[in-house]
Amino acid sequence: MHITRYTDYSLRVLMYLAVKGEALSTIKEIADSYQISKNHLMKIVQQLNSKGYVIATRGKNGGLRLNGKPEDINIGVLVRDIEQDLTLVECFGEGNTCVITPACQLKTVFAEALECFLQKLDQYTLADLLPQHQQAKFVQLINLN
Amino acid sequence: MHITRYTDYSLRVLMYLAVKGEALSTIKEIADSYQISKNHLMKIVQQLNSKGYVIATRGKNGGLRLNGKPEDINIGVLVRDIEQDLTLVECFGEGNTCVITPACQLKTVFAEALECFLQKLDQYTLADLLPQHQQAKFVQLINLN
DNA sequence: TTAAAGATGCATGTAAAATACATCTTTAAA
DNA sequence: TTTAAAGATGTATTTTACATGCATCTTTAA
Repeated sequence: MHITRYTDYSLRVLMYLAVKGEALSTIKEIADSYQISKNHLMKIVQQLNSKGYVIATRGKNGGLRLNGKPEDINIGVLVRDIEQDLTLVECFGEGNTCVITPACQLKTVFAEALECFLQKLDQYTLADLLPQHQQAKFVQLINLN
Repeated sequence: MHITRYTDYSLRVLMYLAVKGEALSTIKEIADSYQISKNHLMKIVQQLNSKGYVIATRGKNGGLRLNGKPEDINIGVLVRDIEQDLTLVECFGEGNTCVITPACQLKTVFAEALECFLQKLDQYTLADLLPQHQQAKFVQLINLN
């Protein structure tokens, strides 16, 4: 069971921007800091922008900043929004071929469990991922590499 | 976010055997009923056998039966046991390269959410997946195909 | 002794995800 | 007004986990 890198990287970008505050950060800068693919990050940022999580400014001296305060960005909401495919088991999806589906509670049970998972994430915001007392360390880590 | 077919099929096999009761079922029979790969099922059954969920009898007139009562097979326990890789995000795993891990709460938060997911599954057993009143329907479905 | 069952190891196929590449658009500074 | 630095977008390629196939071995009851 995995979350895609796509969602993982989305969260990392938002954390980066949260620490940066009002200052703009470029995609290249973020990709370099995290040592991950700039190309992949572009797609991610594009989506974060279109969904309103970040504000992207094009052109020279452009860059990214967080849209809103870290305390207002909920992790559960974000994951529901970004993680592309939450079809936990085959019978969740469109192309389900499982013959017993009409007589089986698997779907119900897993749907409940997924909801529990997401509700736990609903209890946290971006601010919780970066406690105040660890922000200095965070800055160190992203500058060192 | 997905559970592997491996785990999905494991659950289906156990449900099949639960309905069959004391009678033995062969892998071929189960694969045919569900219209899934017999080869893949063999691997799955082998693991279910080695982990003690089923009892496999080799040789002529052999087959499979459930080891224990459906009420005693817990879904959460099973998923923890069978689902190969519960590293939800990169920082859960061995080869983690995320530079901010030491200053980041992501791991903690997702670990909590995963635990909620599994604890919800802990509330159900194999018997709950197949309510008594749907067993007749179940039998119909696996024989029709 | 033979046929029907599961066990095992290795090879291959497949689809989703990740990444790369190329080109376009926007914008501020020189 | 041109140029360079930024993001936007679409297509192609690579990678990887997962699923499946195939061949051979072992067990066991008829």
